[in-house]
Amino acid sequence: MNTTPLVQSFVSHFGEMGSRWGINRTVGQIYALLFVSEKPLNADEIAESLSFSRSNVSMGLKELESWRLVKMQHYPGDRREYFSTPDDVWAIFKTLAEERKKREVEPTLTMLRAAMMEKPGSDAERHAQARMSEMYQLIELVTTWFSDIQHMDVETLQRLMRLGSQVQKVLQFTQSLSKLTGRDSERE
Amino acid sequence: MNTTPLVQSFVSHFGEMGSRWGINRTVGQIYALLFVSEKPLNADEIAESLSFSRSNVSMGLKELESWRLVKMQHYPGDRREYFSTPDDVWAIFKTLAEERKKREVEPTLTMLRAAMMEKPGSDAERHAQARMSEMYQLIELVTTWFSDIQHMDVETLQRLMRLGSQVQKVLQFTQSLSKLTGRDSERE
DNA sequence: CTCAATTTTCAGGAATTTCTGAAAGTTTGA
DNA sequence: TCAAACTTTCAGAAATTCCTGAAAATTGAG
Repeated sequence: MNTTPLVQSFVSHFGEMGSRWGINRTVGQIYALLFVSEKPLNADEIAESLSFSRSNVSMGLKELESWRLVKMQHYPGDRREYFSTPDDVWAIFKTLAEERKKREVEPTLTMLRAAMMEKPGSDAERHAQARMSEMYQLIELVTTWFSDIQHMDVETLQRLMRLGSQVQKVLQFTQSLSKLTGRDSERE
Repeated sequence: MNTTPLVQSFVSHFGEMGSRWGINRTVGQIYALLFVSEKPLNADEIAESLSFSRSNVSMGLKELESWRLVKMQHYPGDRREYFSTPDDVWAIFKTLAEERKKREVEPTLTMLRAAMMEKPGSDAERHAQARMSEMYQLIELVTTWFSDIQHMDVETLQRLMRLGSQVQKVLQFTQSLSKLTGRDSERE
């Protein structure tokens, strides 16, 4: 497996950024290689391309599978496993967002919920709980909204995003409409 | 500095989650402690509360300052520096999002832009470039939208978020309006 | 300016994470 | 059922990151 300089720099970048993104170098590089590869690759090809040990590749692929970021397939007459990334970048983005939410925010929400159930034993605790509650409400609102948005179809999502902050005007408009009709389009 | 069990568990959680969030245990714990503290703390108080060395606290605070997540202040007649987190959780959220964008996505966008300028030397490179371009466009759209949204005032932002995916209906409605009037509210 | 109070730097030890090779485990065609 | 082809596991080596204490630097009151 010869990687061109272009692919090489893309792969290295993902390796270096890996630590900032909470994955390791190996995993980042494997993902990058698969992402730009024309065809699915097997573990030996990956190991050779990136000069990693076969076992390291195996562990990296397992990690990527746990993130649901790679697809595995077989070719008839070939017992080896071939890996690739989904074609649709929006689908990838959604998967990534879901997994990050699960790993990086859910545990915190759980902890905060538990902390808020405790009876405060002092002024300091009362204050701490109030702060945690603020944090909880913010995270809850943002993540719920995010997953709402994520379930919209890509077309709509793109339209919404391209609209940018102009959505504000639309919002103001519907608000004045709802005042006229007396109905409120917001939840609750 | 005696920390109550409630604060203790909040602080520990931030320490443990630290690695998933791309910060280290120390930094996570210092931030958590400051976040729930009733009043600003100086470095010695933090070091004692968390049983870290004074120098470790100094480094942690420096890191938090580089993220713009802590405020420093002085009290008259006291030369020590006192640290706290901003009160407004929305402001904190915005700062965090900006910094993460700067550290975790900008470098990738730069790399992708550079890669896309290269002349492809083979079919493999042409394919790789096409993939990078898809990635670029997605990240560019999402981050631009995110920073657009971020600049909206908190009131509007909250209203938008509470609306959730119902924004879809509003969008559809304005789209049919723009068809009637022949004007398009989208950019470009 | 002096000096004590405070903060920062940094070399190197401690802890953690990553990576490898060898061995064990699994799968499937014959 | 066997054995070759392939994948996974895992102990420990290698690399990296974190943390500390000592020393240097900075700050500001007197």
